[in-house]
Amino acid sequence: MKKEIREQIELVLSELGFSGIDFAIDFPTDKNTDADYFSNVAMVAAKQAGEAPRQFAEKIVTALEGRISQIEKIEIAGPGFINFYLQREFFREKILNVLDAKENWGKNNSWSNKLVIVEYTDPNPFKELHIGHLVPNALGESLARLFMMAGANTKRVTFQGDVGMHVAKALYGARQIDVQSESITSEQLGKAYAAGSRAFESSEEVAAEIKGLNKVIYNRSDEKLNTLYDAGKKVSLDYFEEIYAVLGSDFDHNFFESVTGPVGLELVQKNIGEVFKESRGAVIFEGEKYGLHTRVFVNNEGLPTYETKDVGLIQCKENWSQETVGKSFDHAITVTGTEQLEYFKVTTKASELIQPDLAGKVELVANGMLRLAEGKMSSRTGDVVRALALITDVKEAALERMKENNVIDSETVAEQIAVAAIKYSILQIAAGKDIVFDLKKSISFEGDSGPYLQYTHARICSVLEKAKSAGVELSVENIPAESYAVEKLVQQWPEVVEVSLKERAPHKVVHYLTELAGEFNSFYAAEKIADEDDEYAPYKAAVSDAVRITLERGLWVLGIEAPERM
RNA sequence: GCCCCUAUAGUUUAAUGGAUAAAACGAGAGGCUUCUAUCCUUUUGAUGUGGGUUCGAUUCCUACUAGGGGCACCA
Repeated sequence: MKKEIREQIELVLSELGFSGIDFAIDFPTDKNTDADYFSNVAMVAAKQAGEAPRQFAEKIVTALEGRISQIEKIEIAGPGFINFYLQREFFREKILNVLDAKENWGKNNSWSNKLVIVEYTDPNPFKELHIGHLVPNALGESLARLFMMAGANTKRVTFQGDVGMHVAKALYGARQIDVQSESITSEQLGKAYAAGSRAFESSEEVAAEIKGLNKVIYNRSDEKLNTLYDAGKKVSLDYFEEIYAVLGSDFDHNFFESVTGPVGLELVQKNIGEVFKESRGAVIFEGEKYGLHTRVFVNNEGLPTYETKDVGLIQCKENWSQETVGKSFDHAITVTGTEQLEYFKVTTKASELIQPDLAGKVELVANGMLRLAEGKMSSRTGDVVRALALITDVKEAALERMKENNVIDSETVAEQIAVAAIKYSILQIAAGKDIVFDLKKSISFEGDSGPYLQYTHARICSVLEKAKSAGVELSVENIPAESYAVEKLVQQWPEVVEVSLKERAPHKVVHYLTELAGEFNSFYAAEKIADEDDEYAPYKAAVSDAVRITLERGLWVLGIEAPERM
């Protein structure tokens, strides 16, 4: 509908002799109008027209008369907004569309036939997967699903630092606290890393020793160390898989720094002189030429730094796409912390110079840092909140809450509620902004929260069951004269999907769903649905079902399960 | 020192340059013999400071203040 209105306004503008006017058509956020769409076109164009906005709006409205189907009326309001009111029939048809579309409701084809790689979570083996990783995980998973909604062939991948100084520190620490290859656990690795980090800072000698160890790890020149390394890496990866399963992320591929490093190294070495420069025994990229800063790509030990591994990663993604899909990827998104924004500009610039055809398809989506409302976190000191521990805590609270509800398989549902609570608190905030995470609040399910959305969904499932047993059959035949407010929200879903993807803004989905759930709950409080004596009950049930489908789809986009009972 | 990001009710967050800045939590008042009260109704309360651009600024520019991040061999 938005498109139809836009087309007609553009037509009118050109007939009036105007072009290149950048105007908006959107849902009003203003509480004083119940219009379905508004446009600011008259205000934007008023200057060019040399007329007062309201006056110019009159002209547009007159010209639009009868040109857009299913428009009830058009009004001019405030400083010159043009408000569009849709016919009752439009909303009835929408409800029918939703019921027909089911799981396809809200899909579009803006990315169909495109291969999109989304890289996110990126925990490092030998380190703990802590609650900080939940942010890029939630964001990346949601972006991947938005791309799927747009018809993209979407691949989920991670990039894991299986070599590098942190590994050397962890293995040094592992030897110190006497970790055995045969019995190694993920908890031990966390402690080993903390011990190694402390040791690294304790003296120059130890630091030098750990640097030496780093090289040995790269070269795999020590049999005994290799055994410990392989065992540690496997334990880490198995542990990550366990968490991904709980979070609902199913990755297609893990890229490892041990693999992308050599690939990047070759690319960098090939371009020494033109792009990179040798300096003080290292290979650097002088970012100052481009308004950036200098970064080291190969250290004076001849080892690739993260920069080079990242350059190699782009090439590896391309190779992997060719091998598994048989074509070049169309777009690659990396979700990573805002602290890497500056860094990323440098590697992107270097990448543009040595692999221009790939660099242009790479995009960084930054996620904010998760800060605890109380206390600080650091994997360096071993003072972290493990992701799994948080999920378990929230799950306990959910189980407590569900005690009297007689839910079958309450363990599974409680876990779904826990993940919902955590993901919601992350995704409700615009991507890139830091998140203040309050442990106490995360186990409170009142108000705007993941469990609130799930609850609304479960409530609809329940009332629809009641309606069915009361003999109320869903129907859109007999409808009340006025649309329910919730009907108007339901029809916005496809446009919310489009905007959220375009702006890489899953938080818009969160806010939309929260509004939808709130509006439904008001509807629920005011209207009896499972009432066989109410002539509109079949339509109310149909509307409820449309809301249920929309909530289920919306939660899916957020990577949140929608249980039918809770 | 240089560069980047952020600043909105007591708190946590929304708002492509537009209408009386929107929610939730908290605090106050109501609502289950009636479809799941993890709910609903209602009251309360905010754009860091000073300039500028604009018919119109939370949004753009600028200075300041405060916080965070980055700046050569960590990832």
